[in-house]
Amino acid sequence: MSAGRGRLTQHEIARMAGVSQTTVSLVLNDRCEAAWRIAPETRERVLRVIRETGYVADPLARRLLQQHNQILGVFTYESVFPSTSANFYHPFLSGIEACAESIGCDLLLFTSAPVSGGSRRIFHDNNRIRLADGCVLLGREIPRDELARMVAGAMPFVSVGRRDDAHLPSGEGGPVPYVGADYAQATAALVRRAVDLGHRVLAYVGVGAGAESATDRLAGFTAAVRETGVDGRHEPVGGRTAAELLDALRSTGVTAVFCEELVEAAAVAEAARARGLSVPGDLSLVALGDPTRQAETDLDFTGFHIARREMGWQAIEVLDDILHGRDSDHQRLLPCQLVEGETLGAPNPATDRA
Amino acid sequence: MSAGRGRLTQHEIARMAGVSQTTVSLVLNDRCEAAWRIAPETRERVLRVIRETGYVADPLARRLLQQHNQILGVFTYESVFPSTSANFYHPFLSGIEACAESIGCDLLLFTSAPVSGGSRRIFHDNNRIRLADGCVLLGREIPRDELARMVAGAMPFVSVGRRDDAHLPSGEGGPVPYVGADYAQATAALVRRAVDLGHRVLAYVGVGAGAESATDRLAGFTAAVRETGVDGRHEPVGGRTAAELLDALRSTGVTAVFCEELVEAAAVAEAARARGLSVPGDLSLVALGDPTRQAETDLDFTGFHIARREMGWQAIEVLDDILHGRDSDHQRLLPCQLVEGETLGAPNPATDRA
DNA sequence: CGGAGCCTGTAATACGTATTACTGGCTCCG
DNA sequence: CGGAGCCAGTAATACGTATTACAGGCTCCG
Repeated sequence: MSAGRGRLTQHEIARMAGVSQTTVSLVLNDRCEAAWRIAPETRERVLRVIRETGYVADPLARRLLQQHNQILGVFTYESVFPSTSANFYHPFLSGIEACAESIGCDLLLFTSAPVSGGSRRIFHDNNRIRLADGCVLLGREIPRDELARMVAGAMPFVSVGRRDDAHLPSGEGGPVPYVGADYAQATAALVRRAVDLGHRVLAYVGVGAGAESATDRLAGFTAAVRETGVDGRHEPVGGRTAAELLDALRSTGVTAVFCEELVEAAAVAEAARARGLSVPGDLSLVALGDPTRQAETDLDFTGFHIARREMGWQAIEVLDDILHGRDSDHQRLLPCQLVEGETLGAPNPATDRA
Repeated sequence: MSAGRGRLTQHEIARMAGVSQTTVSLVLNDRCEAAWRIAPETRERVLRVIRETGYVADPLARRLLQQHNQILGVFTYESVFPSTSANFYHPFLSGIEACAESIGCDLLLFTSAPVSGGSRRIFHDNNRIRLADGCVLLGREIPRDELARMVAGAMPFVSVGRRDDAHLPSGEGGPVPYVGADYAQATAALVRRAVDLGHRVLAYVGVGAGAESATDRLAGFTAAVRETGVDGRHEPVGGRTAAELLDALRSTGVTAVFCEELVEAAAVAEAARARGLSVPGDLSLVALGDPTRQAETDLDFTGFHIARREMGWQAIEVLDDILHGRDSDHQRLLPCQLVEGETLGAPNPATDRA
């Protein structure tokens, strides 16, 4: 429709209806609230032509003048539709789509953003982010410079997942809006449960740095350990094999291991099985959240689920609030749902003191 | 980059560099190939200001002028991201996304289209289809009136899945462009294989009407049956239970059943098990294609896969060809990949003549 | 000397829409 | 009768960029 000369414009509609372009614009935008109305019969005539032709205002021209397209951008730092169908990001997108539908917006996937250095970049030579009214950012980790430019620029946006703004130039556009999962609370709750069950030496396995989802988990672990007064240590994965890691943990009397990701939990479980240790009999294992990377395991890990669909939905809600100047809560942490599982139990008194 | 009043425009850059807006535009677009060049020192001065300010041309104004916006629409007759993550449409979208990325286009998901009568409609009161340069249609069945309007209108489009155009007003815009799966060939190949194995009485179970994917399967079945000279019958599912259906089939000597969808194949298999019949010992079963509806079954059905990801990719390819006036093949049927499975075997001579 | 041709650059315009300012015609009422 | 006020609508303009047409100044050559 955009190509060729016979393009459908307001002028064309106006010609067909025998009115002026201005009239078409007025009818389209339905400014009845103004004191001056278009005569009902003229209005009807214009509307009929519009219906017959299926005319829609060009969003670009519209956007050039004022600032809303009913288009919300979705920027993912990975492929939106990865080849593996059971995908971590899918529920987020499901929520995003549903909410967008409910508020009558279309979604623009920035598939034109080229991949450089392993991930997409928003700000490349010919970035098209401004096609959208606002946008949602989705990804485990968002480069700080990109986030800084988003905050500095005037493009309204919401991040799915909490983002630190400590490193951003302050006063440059306020805090970073996000809808995240309360990893800290959920992790702390699991630590408390472990302590209640009798565990006294706990370990956090994972980098605990970089992405906010990692730092939050470690922060929750650390806070709960301090609060309950037990021994809690942070074991980086390092270059070690799971077996080496397991041995290091056991030699220091650790009875409950909190793994940052499911893959790590699965690896430790496998190593434990190889050592003839039972889970949770000899060792308790907790997997902190839904897997971002798929892992082969048949264990029903104790841990928590994050409300991914709900996060996607609320991200759009917040974006809509921002776009309409509504002053709702623009930084939200949603509670995680604890998963009972069967890998967290009471410590074995025999091995405990070994 | 920043909107509002202090917006950075070519005019502003021009003012700073002491030249005209035109010059800035010329420098930006680097039209050296034209016979008339900007003086190198002027050019440098402009470039320096651009570098200093970090100016980027507004893509909207640019597109407004160039008459196309590198946006391809995706219209799905169901939710794009359904709640079940393992989803039939996912591979199509994966291919669509990958190809869009390769040609530098963004994707617009028409989530604003309201659902009426169980499925979305393209042409509703405030349809926004023209936001895109062209669009891809995705769905098991596309209402004929919608298809007719697409063909009649000037919006370039490609259907994922073959669409009949016999009912369309002819000469109104040529045939319907599509990228489909060659259900007929795949079904015929399976019929031939069954005949080679010794089957002489075959049945097609399913509606075999409505969606083109259904009619094509039945057509392939019918053609191969005629070609091989065996007995082939079409058994509509009707209101019967799977058990009743099974009995009806067996009473007429059918030894191989070709099911339109996996759900039907699974139901017949379950009924056969209940009757104490073995598959494929007493009855051969073929499932014609990937499941559009999920079915509970642990059987490894003989059948075929359709190249969903490839279909998505090629649909975008064809759309791109159309948009650029390239005269490639706009109606494509991709071969299906046969799946050996274990539900098609030689007929049992004992039960055969029973 | 005059005008053709080049060199460097600018003014004007177009894209499609939304808004502002305005107009011609009518009614109403002092 | 005249002007205030309304009605129904239109002309003009602005948004930011790309392109076209053109303009001044210079050189060169017949």
